Amino acid sequence: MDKNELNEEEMRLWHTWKGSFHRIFGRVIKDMSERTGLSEGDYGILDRLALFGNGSLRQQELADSMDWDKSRLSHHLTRMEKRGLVMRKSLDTDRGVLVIITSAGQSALDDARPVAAAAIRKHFLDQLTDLDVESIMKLAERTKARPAE
Amino acid sequence: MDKNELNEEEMRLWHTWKGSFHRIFGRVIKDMSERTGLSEGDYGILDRLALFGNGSLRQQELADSMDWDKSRLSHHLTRMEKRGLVMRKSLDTDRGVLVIITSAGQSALDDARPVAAAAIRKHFLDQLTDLDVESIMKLAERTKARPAE
DNA sequence: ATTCCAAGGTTGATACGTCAACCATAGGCT
DNA sequence: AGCCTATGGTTGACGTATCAACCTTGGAAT
Repeated sequence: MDKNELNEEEMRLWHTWKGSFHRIFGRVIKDMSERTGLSEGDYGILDRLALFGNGSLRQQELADSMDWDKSRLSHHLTRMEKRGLVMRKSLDTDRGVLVIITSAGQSALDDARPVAAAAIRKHFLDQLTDLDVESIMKLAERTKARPAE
Repeated sequence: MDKNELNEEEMRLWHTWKGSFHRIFGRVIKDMSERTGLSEGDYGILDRLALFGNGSLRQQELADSMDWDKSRLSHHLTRMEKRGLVMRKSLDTDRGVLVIITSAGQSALDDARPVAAAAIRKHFLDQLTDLDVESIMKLAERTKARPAE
């Protein structure tokens, strides 16, 4: 078959895959942000600060654990700082910056945990069969490496 | 088990699912946009105008077929119009607007087709097993309906 | 004929993502 | 000492997504 075009079925597969993701992910995110005021990024950051960092992390560590680049994180932290969810404190030992969860951030996180869990369970986990679980885990394994150029 | 928290495995499943999507989708989009100058939205719009609409569509029809709301489409068309990919023409029969692909838009689309196909094939289709295909199609079927509130 | 409403769009504000340019400095090299 | 570079961050610009407010007008209801 011609490598330069997709047939009906291939196209449908691509659109279906995209569609399912957006639908499910969108439901989770909307549920969560409407009920907690936290976006997915907010939640991920607070979660890592609290659990992985025990309250604080260097910005670079945080960026690595989120798999975000430093610019994206910097912008996001600026917004979160404005809302009082985190604080930044420059280290004088080296030129790094320590990101610290505030008490407002901590309680927002505490409130959000059960909501996030419920949303993920309802819209995602509860929809999956064993087949889906197997497919998800194996596909991730298979695609983790960079593709050959 | 407590319905209000997720265990290790459930969390890993969620993160893995999100991660795979972003990784694969990101590769396709980046490949495509770098080589063609068209974003996914641009491509989807031009594709529908050309094939589904035979060159033009009412804005509302276009929005429906993209599954976008009118505001999102309006903003996007404004940007595309500025780049000369489409034109807008108001209908005097009713208060609708006709969106028309320009010749620049048509040739951008023609150039992009094989690139898009190759990117989707390489990063997505070629990574899938029969198991994945089955999972994708069935999950979509299962989650299509609105969730019960 | 008025009134009212829904359809079809636009606009502005704000959040989010990405890219490239920039800045400061700690450490290594010569 | 003087120079270089990698590290760690910030910033501005631009594209994209969402939400709410708004505008216009064709028709329906009374």
